[in-house]
Amino acid sequence: MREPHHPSCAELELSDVLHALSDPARLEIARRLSSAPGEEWACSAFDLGLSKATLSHHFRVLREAGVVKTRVAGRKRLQSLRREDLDTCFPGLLDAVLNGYAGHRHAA
Amino acid sequence: MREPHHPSCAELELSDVLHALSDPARLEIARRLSSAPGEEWACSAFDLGLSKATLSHHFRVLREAGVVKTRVAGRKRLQSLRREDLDTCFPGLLDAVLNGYAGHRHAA
DNA sequence: GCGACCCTTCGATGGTTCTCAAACCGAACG
DNA sequence: CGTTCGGTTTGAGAACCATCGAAGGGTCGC
Repeated sequence: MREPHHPSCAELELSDVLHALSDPARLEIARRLSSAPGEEWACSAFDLGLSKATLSHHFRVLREAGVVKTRVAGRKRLQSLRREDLDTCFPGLLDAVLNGYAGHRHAA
Repeated sequence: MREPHHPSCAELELSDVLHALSDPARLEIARRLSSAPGEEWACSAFDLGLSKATLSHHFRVLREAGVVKTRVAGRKRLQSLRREDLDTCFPGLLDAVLNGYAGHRHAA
């Protein structure tokens, strides 16, 4: 299967990134991806209590916002954080978001 | 008129803050508020090409997310950024968002 | 009081989003 | 080949959101 489209650095929009991360499920995905830098995760590795269709939707939102890179490997899609690109375009944003979340997790 | 409700620091949710800032109009409001720290702006000072009903809606979203404080002064509502609270709860977030925006403004 | 002023709320509308089950599709495995 | 395995796409429903005009509600100036 063809690689899905990824926006270039210059195409990244702050609004899109913020919107992508404003959903709790997607925030959690980003948080997990960031916990193992450089590593790649299959979609099925995320057990968030959502159907695979919904999960696929969230990954698309993250990908189109430029938060996540999807690599096709056999019949799997391997996801990784686009940390360098994000740090370049929006310095400090990712750290602030991931820190804020970890240190500010409510019982919910 | 009664002061509107403002969430306490402990009640701030990262998702809500990100969602509030993910709308271009609200991002612009936050950007303008940050440009004059400590100052207070009347709602009517924001000419974004939106109706006052819409503007009022955006201010409510920002207020309920904890981004903005609304003070009633006579027949005006004076808005200010809750920078200290945000910096305490989500260190670096506001700076990253506002920097990212200023340094990443597309012709649009 | 009366109007002007500033903003909020209401009601409506059109668009977007989240969610799922079902169908689909390419890759791998037998 | 046929099947299974990972994900995507589609179709649909419910919920949410941005937006506006119109109506409402305090407050100030006269």
